[in-house]
Amino acid sequence: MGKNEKEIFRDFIRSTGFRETAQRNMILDRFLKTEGHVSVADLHRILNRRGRKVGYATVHRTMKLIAECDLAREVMFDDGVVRFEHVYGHKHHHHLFCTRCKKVIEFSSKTIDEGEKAILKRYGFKMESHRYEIFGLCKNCQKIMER
Amino acid sequence: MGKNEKEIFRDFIRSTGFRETAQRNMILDRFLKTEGHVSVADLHRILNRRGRKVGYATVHRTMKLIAECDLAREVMFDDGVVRFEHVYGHKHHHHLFCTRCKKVIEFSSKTIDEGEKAILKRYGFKMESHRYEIFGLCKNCQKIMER
DNA sequence: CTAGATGCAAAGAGTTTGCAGGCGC
DNA sequence: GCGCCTGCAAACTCTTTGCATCTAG
Repeated sequence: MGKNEKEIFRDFIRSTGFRETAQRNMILDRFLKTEGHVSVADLHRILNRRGRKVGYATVHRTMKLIAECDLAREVMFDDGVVRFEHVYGHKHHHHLFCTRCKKVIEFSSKTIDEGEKAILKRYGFKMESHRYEIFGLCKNCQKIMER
Repeated sequence: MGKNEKEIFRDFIRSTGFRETAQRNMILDRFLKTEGHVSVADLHRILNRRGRKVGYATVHRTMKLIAECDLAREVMFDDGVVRFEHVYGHKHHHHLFCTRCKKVIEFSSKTIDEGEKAILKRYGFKMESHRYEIFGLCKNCQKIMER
């Protein structure tokens, strides 16, 4: 599984005349090992904490490449920070975002997809991408707040 | 209609011990006259173009106040710029965002609302707010791209 | 060898804040 | 007159770029 994603990246790199480097591999490796949504700063911190010396700019540029070959997607929540989420092997989904514990729950819904299709038709709109984010309290945090 | 919003703002200002000033009134006035989604920079530009000399910081701080008394809501699209949209007297809605001409179309859908309700129930999630944004090409821009 | 990659530092772009001088109340 | 408000400029935060140096191929 992890192997496939690395192959995709390697093929992408080669096909475009770019080069395979230790940094790029390290960054991809680490991204693949993360869960959820990471920012450039997150990844940069994680890598350097582990003794991998990689520049912030390199992480930034590499994540752009990883997004370009569809292994990651850029998402932006309300804080204005770009984060990357996994795409490969992940069904398309939307997000429930707990405002208290910051947990992100992914969801998808057939009903919503149908409603979306109807909207696109109504406005003659051609979708390129979309995002649906629900902010609020997760089950656990509701309990905590009730106390 | 416009009068009510001004009253709400005035009451809010007074109730908090803040002060009513020419700038604050000008900024609220202009915001109420705009359509769609405006950033602080937009409003600042519009006001100064009309000979109203208001500082950027004042626009910023006043819009925060206007949002605080629920006359506006902050929204952030993928470009990372905070924009304010009208809340008062507006039905809740979501957005179609044309990536070419930057037009924003508001929509709402009963089907989507139902799907959402089901999701909230499934995860036991208590919603505080939500946003649904679809990015792509509007009808008009599709035609232009086809040429 | 040589074009592309890296890492630093600096530039951008937007948002937010500190503070001296102004002004509601 | 007191204390909040304003406007400027500067500080911040995060993203993006220029460039000298390094390196994969």
